[in-house]
Amino acid sequence: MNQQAIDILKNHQLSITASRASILALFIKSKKALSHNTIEHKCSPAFDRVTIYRTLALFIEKGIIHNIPTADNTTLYALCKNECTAGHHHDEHIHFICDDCGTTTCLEETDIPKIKLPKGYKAFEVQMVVTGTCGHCV
Amino acid sequence: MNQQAIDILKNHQLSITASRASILALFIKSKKALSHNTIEHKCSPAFDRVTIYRTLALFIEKGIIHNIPTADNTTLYALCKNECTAGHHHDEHIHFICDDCGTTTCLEETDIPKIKLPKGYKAFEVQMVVTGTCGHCV
DNA sequence: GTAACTGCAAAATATTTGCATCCTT
DNA sequence: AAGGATGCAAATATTTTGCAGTTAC
Repeated sequence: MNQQAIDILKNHQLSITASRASILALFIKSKKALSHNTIEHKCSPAFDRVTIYRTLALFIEKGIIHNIPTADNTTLYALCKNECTAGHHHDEHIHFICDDCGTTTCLEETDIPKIKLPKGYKAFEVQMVVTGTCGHCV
Repeated sequence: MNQQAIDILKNHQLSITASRASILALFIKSKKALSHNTIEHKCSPAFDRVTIYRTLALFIEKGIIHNIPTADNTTLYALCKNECTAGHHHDEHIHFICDDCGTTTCLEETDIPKIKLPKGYKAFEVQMVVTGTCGHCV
């Protein structure tokens, strides 16, 4: 079992099970956003679809992963940075979707610029999704 | 039938049918983003679910509406501004989701600030979704 | 040992496809 | 009249729920 995955589970007071460690290890290893389907196919041994749904929901609740709003409304999940805590996400970074390789990554280093909203509006969370070509596909 | 809706259909060389005009009129009247479900319930007389799916797909293809990536991955649609043409969307504006009233609106006036991406990355389209409270819910 | 986790079955929901009929032009 | 649009039925895909057996601590 991936030690890093186990540590993350421990840090969030979650019991360590094969499915959780395995799914988490997949996120750590792939370094990009994954869909439910991808997870289902890349985990070996495979886990029940329902287990994956429940595991992902748990991880989101605990602030371990977050989901990414994509232009075509498929559901993607990616690891959160450390600042995320249960119930409150701080994913103020840019999500980049590459048209060529289809990969969705979180650009942690790139900050989202401040925006000025119309009078009376108050921002709580800001999501930014950029489509284009990534550094590897030029 | 809503004349504005008819004009939009004509401008895109689409035949004018009850469902198309009615769905389009709903967007014009409500001035906010709508889900498939909302459209299904607010149209009277009601249209078949399948017709709504096909109409929305057609409108997106023709650049009449665009879909909005939401944090909870529900599918929302909103009217495009005039610059959109078939096959190529220019929705470089901010989508605002109000936590209080649940309304999603397009802030057409508010420009998305320029961002600087990592070396090698090229942006083609930029989406921005802001969550918070809107002017009406203060 | 006990509470929590998993897998299976099945329900509920969402989306797509095929086809016959109807409507727009 | 002809081609496209609609509605219905049904296939497919996605997500949720209930429950009994299994596992982590």
